[in-house]
Amino acid sequence: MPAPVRRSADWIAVAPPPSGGWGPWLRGVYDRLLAHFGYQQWWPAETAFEVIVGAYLTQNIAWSNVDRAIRALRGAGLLEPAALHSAPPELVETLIRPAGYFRQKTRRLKAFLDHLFTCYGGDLQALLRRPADELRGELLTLPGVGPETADSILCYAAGRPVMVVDAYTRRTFHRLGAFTGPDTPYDAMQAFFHAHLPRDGVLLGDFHAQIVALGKEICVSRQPRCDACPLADVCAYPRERRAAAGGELVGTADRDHVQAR
DNA sequence: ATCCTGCCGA
DNA sequence: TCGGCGGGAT
Repeated sequence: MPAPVRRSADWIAVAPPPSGGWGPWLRGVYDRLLAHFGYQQWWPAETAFEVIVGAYLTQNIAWSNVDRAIRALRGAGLLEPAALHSAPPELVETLIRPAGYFRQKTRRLKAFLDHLFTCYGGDLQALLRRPADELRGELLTLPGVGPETADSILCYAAGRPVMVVDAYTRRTFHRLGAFTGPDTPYDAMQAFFHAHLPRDGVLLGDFHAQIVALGKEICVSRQPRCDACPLADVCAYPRERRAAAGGELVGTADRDHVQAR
């Protein structure tokens, strides 16, 4: 078995490819997910601004809670840049309270709107039209926007062909055997998908959604339901568990005991 | 008690 | 690297 490819600076935390390469393998993974879960209406939003607000609010929060906050903002007529920009912070805090971290998130939304009105006169489309790499860098300078939030905005608000990766992606693809470690950095994971999939925004956006569906229902952190998993035939994890348990699918494999990052 | 479509500051 | 942010669902 060849040694995993790891280089110091921009190390590629990717295992040796299966026969046929990662591209066809990844397509196979997506096709299985799509057949199992169906196309995901992943980001229920009517406007780009609504996507952006949701991207801030959903950080570390179940979407059901975000949905309450979004509906409250809509009911107050604040789901629009100028209105939210001029709304008193105390009101915003009250409305988004169900989404948790409501003081932090109010400050961060205000910071985004300050930037939007200072640099773009409040013209959201002008911001979203910028070249993808420049837009990403600009978003990352804003407080409360890390790589996942920035890429969610790029993909689901700006419609760019960008793969959003997250904790689900890290867990599942480490179990599948694609990443050599559970600590694979965000940018390395994203580069893996970008390198081996077509730059198609609909495909990448739905792939992320499929991964989340799998991570919530089947590839959960403890006691994953490998018996019901549509990826079991291309996954290293059930084989490892079976080997570790001497034939039975019980307990957990070594993969689970390393801290993710 | 734990988890949830993270990020930041110390 | 770790704790804080914080409410709602299970």
